[in-house]
Amino acid sequence: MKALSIKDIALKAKVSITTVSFIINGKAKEKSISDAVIKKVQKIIAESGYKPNQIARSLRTGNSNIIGLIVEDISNSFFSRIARLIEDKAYKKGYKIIYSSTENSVEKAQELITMFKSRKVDAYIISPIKGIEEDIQILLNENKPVILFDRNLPELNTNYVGANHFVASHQAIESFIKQGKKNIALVTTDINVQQIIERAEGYKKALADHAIPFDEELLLKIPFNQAEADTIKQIKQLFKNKKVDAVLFATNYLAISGLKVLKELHQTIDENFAVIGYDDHEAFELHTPSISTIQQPLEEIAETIIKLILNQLASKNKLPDQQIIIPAKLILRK
Amino acid sequence: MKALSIKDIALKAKVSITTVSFIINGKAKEKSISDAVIKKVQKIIAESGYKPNQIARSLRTGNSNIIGLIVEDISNSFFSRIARLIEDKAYKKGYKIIYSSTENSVEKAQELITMFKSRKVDAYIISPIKGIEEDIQILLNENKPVILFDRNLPELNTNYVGANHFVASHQAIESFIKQGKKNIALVTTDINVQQIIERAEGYKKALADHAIPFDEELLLKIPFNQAEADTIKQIKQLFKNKKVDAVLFATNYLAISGLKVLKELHQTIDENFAVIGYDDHEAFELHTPSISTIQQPLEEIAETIIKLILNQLASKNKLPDQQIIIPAKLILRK
DNA sequence: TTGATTTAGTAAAACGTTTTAGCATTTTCA
DNA sequence: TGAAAATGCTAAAACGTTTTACTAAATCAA
Repeated sequence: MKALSIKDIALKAKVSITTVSFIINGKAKEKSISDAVIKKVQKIIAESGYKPNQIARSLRTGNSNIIGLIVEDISNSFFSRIARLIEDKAYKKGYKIIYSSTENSVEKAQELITMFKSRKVDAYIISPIKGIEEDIQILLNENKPVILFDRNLPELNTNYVGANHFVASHQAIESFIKQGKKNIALVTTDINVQQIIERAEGYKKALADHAIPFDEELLLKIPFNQAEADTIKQIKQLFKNKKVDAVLFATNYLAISGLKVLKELHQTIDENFAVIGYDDHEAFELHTPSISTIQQPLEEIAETIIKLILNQLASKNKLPDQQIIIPAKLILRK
Repeated sequence: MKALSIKDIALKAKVSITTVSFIINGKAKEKSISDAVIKKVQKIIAESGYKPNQIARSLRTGNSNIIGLIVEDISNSFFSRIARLIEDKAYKKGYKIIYSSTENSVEKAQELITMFKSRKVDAYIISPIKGIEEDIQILLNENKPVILFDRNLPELNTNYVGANHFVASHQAIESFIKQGKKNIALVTTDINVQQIIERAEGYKKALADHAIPFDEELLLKIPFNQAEADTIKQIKQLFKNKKVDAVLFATNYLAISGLKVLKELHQTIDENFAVIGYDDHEAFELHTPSISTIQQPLEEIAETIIKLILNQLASKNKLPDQQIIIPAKLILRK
């Protein structure tokens, strides 16, 4: 039961392979194939259920109608939600998405790029990680469209779509200050990516703007790939050792861990203790009380990414790079 | 700057393409290529950074080292967590995963199967949906390994890995009954898949076992693809119209919506009102009070799926189908 | 009427691999 | 010693498409 090939169709229709190919690819008119032949071949294709072998097609044309999406971790709801939106939108334009997680390992990221390259994906959407600049540069040299998102690699000349993390974090801290908070902590991760750095910068700047001295010990950097139990231990230390009356968590999974700690310590979140999370999560709204959060406009980000990609793919020559910064929204809940 | 091909390597090494191919594929010894030549070619490959074109390879061999994973919705944490686990495990064995969401549309599911087929994926992992039995049967006829998970299609003779939903749901309801609950509701979805049906069966059986009459109105079926606002409205109706003292939610997203309703109604969850969710979610543990839940052993499910697939791929002849039912765990929290 | 153009289609090369069949040499061992 | 087996390697076909360059007939313009 081998799959049908274009040859079988040609044979059945008593025309050449070339003719069938032209018809399949909508070039029949242009190549002046008669209506009668077009009809006949189309009928045979429909009846037989023939589907072109995409592998052969890719080998010949060098492209695949597939867009590669590289994220940090598909099980993180921020990424899985964005992936879903991107998938939907790409799908409507006839593109498929392949995704994979880097787990913040340079090595895995490089392997993924290699794999995508050898699969001839047409374009790359990458939430990048420090250390793969060179690999991305190679893609750019080969004229493949590349869109970075969530995190930028400023030394690279390419497209970027992301939220304004500096402003968002600044705004969050200012809202704490307006509530009269003095001992404001930031719990963040130690990964060295722009988006995370910006969040810390926004924190520091807001403190400085309001003449609050920056206390090293209130900025907790959690190692990225460590077990949650250890993270919880570290956060617990922070809350026990220091007087804290407000805390901004720089990622949603850190906020989840942090909320578990607060629950364990019976530290209620009220006028005396404020919390803001980053990247919304179902748990935040549901929490008692609801947790305020910095929300990235996922829909808009996905939309923008796809638009950039499609523009690139449609145009023969390289379009100018774009750096699109979308404001994030502080959602205050109580 | 075209990519290197095996031809370039052969030229540089002054040997034939065949020889290079044998070396790349570890068949050098078997084909009695001398050590000197092997070394030389390997050196050139390493230095040049040559990577075989997977597309060409797939075209020739008919397989791809890619496993297709079809889920209902990658943004649902149950699926994204399982996808991540499967991806990890497959990756370690040299397989890549392509995933895509069906959104519970038969049409989209069929398209995905067609796409995967024309990409020559080596095996399929599918969380299926009623209406694609025929399409899957075709894959089986073509001797492609297929593992269904989460939901079974009993009319199909193939492998299945899933949790014991009937027992789990039965157990959950019994725990309500032991707490003295009498008015036990089930909030489920209207999709017609075995896993969901079993959850309802377990509910009914547990009631019957304890001589509690089944009240049609306490079983709420939410249309699958509807907006969350409507779901919330429906659940609110249930709680307002009927006296309810315990509720089992048949999926995690329904539980999330349900908890939002309870919060809105100021219905606290305490001795007088019990809740159990399905498929754990970060929000459940964090909720005040913590929400009990039926937990599927994700790690074990992923492990089992991959093991089945790899066994199939390793063996030349078709292995007997296996139906593996893994117990789900009721996690009682308070 | 004739040369140019258009119409309707096809043969064959190319994409980059894997694999079969085979060709010299050299080695083995009865 | 000589036939068989092993060693070391390669030419060419095949996978299923797309696309370039071509042919032959029909139509058109002058």
